[in-house]
Amino acid sequence: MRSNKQKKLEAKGWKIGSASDFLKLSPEEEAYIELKLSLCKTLKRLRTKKHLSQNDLAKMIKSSQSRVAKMEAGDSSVSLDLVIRSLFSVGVSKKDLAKAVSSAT
Amino acid sequence: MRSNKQKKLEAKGWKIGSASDFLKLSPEEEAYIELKLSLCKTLKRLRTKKHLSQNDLAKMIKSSQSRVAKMEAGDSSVSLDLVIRSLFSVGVSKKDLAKAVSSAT
DNA sequence: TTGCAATATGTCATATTTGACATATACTAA
DNA sequence: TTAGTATATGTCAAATATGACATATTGCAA
Repeated sequence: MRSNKQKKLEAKGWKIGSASDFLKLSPEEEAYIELKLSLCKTLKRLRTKKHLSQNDLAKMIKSSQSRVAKMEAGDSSVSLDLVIRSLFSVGVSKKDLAKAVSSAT
Repeated sequence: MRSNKQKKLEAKGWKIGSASDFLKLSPEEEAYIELKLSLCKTLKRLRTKKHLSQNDLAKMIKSSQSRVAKMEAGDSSVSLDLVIRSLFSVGVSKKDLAKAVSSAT
């Protein structure tokens, strides 16, 4: 079972290459990353639930498939803004949003 | 009493200068702006509650007073990323966050 | 297998967001 | 009034996020 810390490491591009595996995140950074990953997961869940391909979603938000893939992977190059805009585009409910926020570990 | 539409207009820099006062926002854009404004309001509320000046908060997040002011004003030049990072820095609770999300009109 | 659609990954020029700064305005207290 | 502190607003070069693209990989049906 992967630890939460490793999960955060896997947010591609974050602190990778730092000398230590025990990357020190401030509580704020940690909360931010957890929230982001939670929302990315929600996005993927809602997209597949709606039977949309990454390409479909990309067109809806006037972006590209590769960016959608990066979003869903929690890539550090993607902003929360884009993730949240995308969530609204797939019709996320306030309830689902709030749940994703609350459940961010 | 200001209308919701006006409130959104006041999100400085958004669509101002367009020919019409009746700016057409897609439901997604609308939801995004409402969420942002809701979080900006929450930030200001929590900051003042903690008796922090904008300068204090700016130092905490390694930014500047002017950017904090813009954040709290809901300026369109400020990203949700920064607002949310700031919220975490002032110690927002998951509950407060979820509430701000849910209550976004 | 082969073929095709979906997804992942890397790069890059352009667009947006950034902190910093100057300066204006608002609000108290002396 | 004056002085001091807080907040607002405008600008800009530097930093970061962006869509687009090429290409790799996966998964699944024929």
